[in-house]
Amino acid sequence: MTGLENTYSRGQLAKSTGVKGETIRYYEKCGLLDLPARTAGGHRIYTAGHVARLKFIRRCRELGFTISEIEGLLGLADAHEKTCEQVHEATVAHLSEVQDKIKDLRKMERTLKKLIRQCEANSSPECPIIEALTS
Amino acid sequence: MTGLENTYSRGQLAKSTGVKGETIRYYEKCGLLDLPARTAGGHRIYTAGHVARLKFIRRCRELGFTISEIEGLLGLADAHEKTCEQVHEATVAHLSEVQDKIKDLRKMERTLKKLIRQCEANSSPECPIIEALTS
DNA sequence: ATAAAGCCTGTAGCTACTACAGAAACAACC
DNA sequence: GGTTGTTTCTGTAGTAGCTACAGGCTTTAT
Repeated sequence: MTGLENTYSRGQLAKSTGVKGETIRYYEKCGLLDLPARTAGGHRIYTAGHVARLKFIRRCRELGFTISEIEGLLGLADAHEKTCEQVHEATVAHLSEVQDKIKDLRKMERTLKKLIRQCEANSSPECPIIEALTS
Repeated sequence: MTGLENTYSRGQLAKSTGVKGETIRYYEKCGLLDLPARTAGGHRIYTAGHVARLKFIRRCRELGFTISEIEGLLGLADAHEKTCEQVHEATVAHLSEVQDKIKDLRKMERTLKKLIRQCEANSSPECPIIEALTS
């Protein structure tokens, strides 16, 4: 198989999407990726459609969507009904989750910086970080 | 047992630290929390020392330290040697991880906002979010 | 004394992968 | 046609940090 016929082995699919082979199998098990055809010997045969879907999945994961959120988005994309509005909603909801996480992390950041400053200003043998966390 | 003797059942420890009972057992299994004494019937008996340590663990978790990072911090706190410097180092390292995560999330945030703006500016039947993620 | 509450153990579930082991299939070359 | 060597196949188990049971005991309060 040279790949000219627009079919792909698992390794080739992995290469063209940047998703690891084992992860591809995992997505199939989750139902995110359609079951591919098989060779006589049982090896999976992927198509250009699989490439596109897998790239979509990867982009969504990079944006922090969970597997089940992606499932929802894919369902909407496949349904082609009220799609835009619902996708918009899901994206807005996801954005606000991301923003919440950022808020939490910034709070952590401020506290850690404060601890570090205390430590640098200190010359006693006791560690002010440990003390601050213990009290 | 009334709690006046400064000993605690698991539930009492949970209440005074804000850590759930099952989680306490988990920390014990991880080795973060010293094995407590037991009643004749096998129930755990915690002391004020457990309360302090558990509060420390909880604070660290709130700051995003992992279990094994906390193990390290506790080791340093117990050792009382070169403590401050090493704790400082660990905290700085952790801060930079937190900052990396913030960076990633902000990138996500920007992209999500862009997608949402595209969607709001759009009046075609096709969903620009799906399209942007598919291409 | 008895009922209700709490606690005991061990195990399985969650997310999103990742990493094997052991076997079979495929591709390439001579 | 044989022989490598790479790839893929399956199923299972591991990762982090809990959480949630089941089924049975202990403790506490009335």
